[in-house]
Amino acid sequence: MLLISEFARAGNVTIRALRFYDQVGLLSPAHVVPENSYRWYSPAQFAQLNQIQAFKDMGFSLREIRELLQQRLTPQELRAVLEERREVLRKRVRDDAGRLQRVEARLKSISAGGPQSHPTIMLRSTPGQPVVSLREKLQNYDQVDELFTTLERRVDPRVLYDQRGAIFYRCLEGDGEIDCEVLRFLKHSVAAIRGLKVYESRRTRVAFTYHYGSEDSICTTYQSMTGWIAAQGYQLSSAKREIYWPAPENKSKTISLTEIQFPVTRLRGAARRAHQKAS
Amino acid sequence: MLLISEFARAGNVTIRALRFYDQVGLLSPAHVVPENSYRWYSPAQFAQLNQIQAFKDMGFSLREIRELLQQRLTPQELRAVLEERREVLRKRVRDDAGRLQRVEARLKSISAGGPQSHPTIMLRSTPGQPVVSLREKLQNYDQVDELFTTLERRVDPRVLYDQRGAIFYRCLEGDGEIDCEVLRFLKHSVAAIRGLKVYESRRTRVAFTYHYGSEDSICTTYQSMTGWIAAQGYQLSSAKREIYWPAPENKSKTISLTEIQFPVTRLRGAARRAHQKAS
DNA sequence: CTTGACTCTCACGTAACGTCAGGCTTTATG
DNA sequence: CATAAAGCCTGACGTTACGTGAGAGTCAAG
Repeated sequence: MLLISEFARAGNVTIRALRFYDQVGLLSPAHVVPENSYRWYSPAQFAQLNQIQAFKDMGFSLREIRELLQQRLTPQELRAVLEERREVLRKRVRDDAGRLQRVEARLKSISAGGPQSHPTIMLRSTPGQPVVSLREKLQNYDQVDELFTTLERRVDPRVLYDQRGAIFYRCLEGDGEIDCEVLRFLKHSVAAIRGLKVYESRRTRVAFTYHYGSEDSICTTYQSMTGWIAAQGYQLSSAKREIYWPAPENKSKTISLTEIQFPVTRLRGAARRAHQKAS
Repeated sequence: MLLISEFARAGNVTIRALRFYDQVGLLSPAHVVPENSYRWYSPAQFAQLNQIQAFKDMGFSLREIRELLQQRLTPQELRAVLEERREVLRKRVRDDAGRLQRVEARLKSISAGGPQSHPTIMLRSTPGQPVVSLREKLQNYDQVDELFTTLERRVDPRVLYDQRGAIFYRCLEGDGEIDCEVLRFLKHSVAAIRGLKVYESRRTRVAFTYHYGSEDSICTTYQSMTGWIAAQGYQLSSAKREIYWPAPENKSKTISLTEIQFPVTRLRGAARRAHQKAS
């Protein structure tokens, strides 16, 4: 029989860990002296400890290990458990690879970007939510404001959230017209309104960033977004959107915040491989 | 200005997370109503939240993020931080890949092994520790016991741990003799003893397993070990060892526990690549 | 005035131990 | 023989990033 310190040293664990395993019922000493409460371990318990370590090395939690060891499962059951664990680990590796990729992207943008700071671009899913909207073809961007006014005149302002949204199905590129849907987000569903479209917007994966200040420099932000989604292996999947946040009342009205959203999907197949080779 | 629920929904975080960020001083609301303690956020704070999420997506802890944001660091400093983070992530990926490999190895051994259970084989580092030893050439394995007796007659038993160790520089393989060093582990360093070697054993990476019961079936355990280290991409780096644990006194003397250790190193270079291709 | 939706502040739970603090027993030494 | 050192024990708190109530106050609508 071995004292806890001897068992710990020979078993390559700390004394504290052994006490903890005892406490959670994972590995109790072969004998405990009643008066002392000294723990005495038998050499045969190295085998149990070994099992525990093996499962720990495969990333199981102590709770899982305890159940695995208690249940005396058949090779088939064990295989099922291990296959599940394999999937968990593969997912973890994928997730960390993603993080790594984001870090590398940031590093690259520091090296390339020079002095001026690039916007922080990220991915997220927009929630689905009720909206009310109005879509029209416009000749210039000043008309967007008028469109909002038209929309807002027909809706009870109490059911509206503060921010405005716009979807640009077609943007002004020197030549033609703008195809723009302006919308407001609703606190809850409302009945149809004549002349307007009331519907539930869909969950969408978007690359997004914030643009703070005037509209002048928004063009470079658009370019950054376009570059980022290409570099990360995504592609634009539908119309670009903007969310306008009202300026705080105590500040000048010219300083406002715009969130720019580019709906994206992952590049697939051949295009994906070509991209990975390039980067 | 936005209520916490609005800010949370639009920012894609939970209310609880925002309260927590406030609590740890990571992101405090632009305004707090004194009587209410209601938190009000300004749209401009989306940019801060965005930064936080971006760093979180790169695997930084909140504490690190707080310091990163407070310190307003230069691009060079930021790059250093990101490069460090990259190393951390790479290590995590390597560790998880190792776990994955162990799971796969176990799965393979279930598929191949058939009904009888294989021993659990693992890696560890043996600690360096003082030992006293005696090395001789023997004709058969029964003489190992005599060698232990000779050794133990010359040492004060109070400084000895219970388990015995043996290093087999050469094993009996039909033909020749056995080259065997028997040793006992010391509770602390002692002065030299005539006829014996007293030294500090070195830390060594070993593959190890436990063999419980008689010595008869130990041969198959050896074969399992040899197969395992080859399959995992290791190679034997020095003499095999065994550790003998004394049987508990209340049980029959024939049931004892043997730990079998094979010192190993990783295969490198061409051999490594060949192995990876094979598996 | 009630109701429902919203907010607030505690406070506990999570995983796997590390790290004291305080107290008991045994062994070694002056 | 007294004491110091070494081991052992049992709490109890700290760690991360919130989730999940409990209990209480607040706000707008009917």
